[in-house]
Amino acid sequence: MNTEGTRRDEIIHTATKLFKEKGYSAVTMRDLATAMGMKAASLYNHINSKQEILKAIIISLAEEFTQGMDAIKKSDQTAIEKLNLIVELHVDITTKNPYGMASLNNDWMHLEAQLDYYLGLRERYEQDFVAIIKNGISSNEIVDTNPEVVMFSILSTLRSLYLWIPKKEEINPKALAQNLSDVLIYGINK
Amino acid sequence: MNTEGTRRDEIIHTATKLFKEKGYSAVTMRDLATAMGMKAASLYNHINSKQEILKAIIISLAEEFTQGMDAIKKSDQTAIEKLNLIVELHVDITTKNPYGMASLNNDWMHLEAQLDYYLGLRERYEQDFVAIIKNGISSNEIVDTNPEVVMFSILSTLRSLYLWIPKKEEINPKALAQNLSDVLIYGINK
DNA sequence: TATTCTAACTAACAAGTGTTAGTTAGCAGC
DNA sequence: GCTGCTAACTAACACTTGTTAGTTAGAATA
Repeated sequence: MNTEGTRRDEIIHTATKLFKEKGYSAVTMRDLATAMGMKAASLYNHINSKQEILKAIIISLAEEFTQGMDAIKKSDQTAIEKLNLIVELHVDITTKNPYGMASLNNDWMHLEAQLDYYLGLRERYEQDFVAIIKNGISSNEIVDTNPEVVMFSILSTLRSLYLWIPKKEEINPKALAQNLSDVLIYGINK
Repeated sequence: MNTEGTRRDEIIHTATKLFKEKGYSAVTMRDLATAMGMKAASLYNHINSKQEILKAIIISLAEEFTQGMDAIKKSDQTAIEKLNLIVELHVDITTKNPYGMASLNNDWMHLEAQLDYYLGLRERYEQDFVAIIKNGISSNEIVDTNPEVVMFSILSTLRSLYLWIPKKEEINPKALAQNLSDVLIYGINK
């Protein structure tokens, strides 16, 4: 009964790559079928709709971020250390699935039934993030600037990692996360 | 002889907003016509194709960045000061046309005839950027880390500004640029 | 051997796509 | 009052879209 679900997974995997290159709307079921070496109609033996593929890509990633943030939030760490963990979380997830991150970033607006759910997760994530920064300012760990500018600046970099990680396979995730944390937290001024 | 070109400009302006919300591929000429209060066929009295609209949005912005970078490159400033000017360049252009920046970031792959030209401009921009960072490392102004990580981290933030600026109309461009420069260059550690 | 499951196929549909052709109403300049 | 321009219109085109229905060949199960 499709317990390993290989064929469906292959389709989603192939779709993820195509969506990254052209975006969800520009990829047709015939494009996807050709990339899979089959006819468009045959895809429907494995998936129910194009929408469902997008949902499978985006929602699982969004939930992974939510779980990661929950763990970091609860952990007994300094604010700076929590920021380090957030950087690691993004590097880890993006390294495992860089193409999927493209859809998460650029195609979320084409979620239909799951759009509100996704937006809720995203808002919660950002609220948790900014709360960590505010705590760091209160505890004198972080410089007293606009906390949203700080979050925006860090999160923009982390959200763009998917564009960059595939080009840099020689760098290992731990080293990249450390390098990024240093730049983001301590700046680049000597 | 259409010297002010108002109608065409209005169409491009409206298209820019729609492209930002749904992406180029998901916006139909009928969507655009409805937003303009006319029928799809009527658009063609003013523009030649959907492609042409995308080109008008993206290429002019890309050229503005190129010109800005050329001026900064030639200027007689320290590396850190040049980075400040780059931040200002992005904040200025994005403040003037935040919606267009969405297309520049997300829809450039749907340029057809102009794709190579665009990619050339982008590559040149990034080369100039990384050269400034390398000079700053050589001159001992900038900490000796991977220059591409530094560029990537700054550029990601600047490229994402379009998502953020429209929500923050109370902040003036100069102040935002200063705030961003501080965070990006000096970090957030106290 | 007979049956069911898997995963592909062909053929087709209704709706939507960008775009063209030809028309029309209003207005400016001669 | 005629001419030509602007900017809209209706109608239609050829093609593409996601998706469904029904079929088939081969492998696994009974």
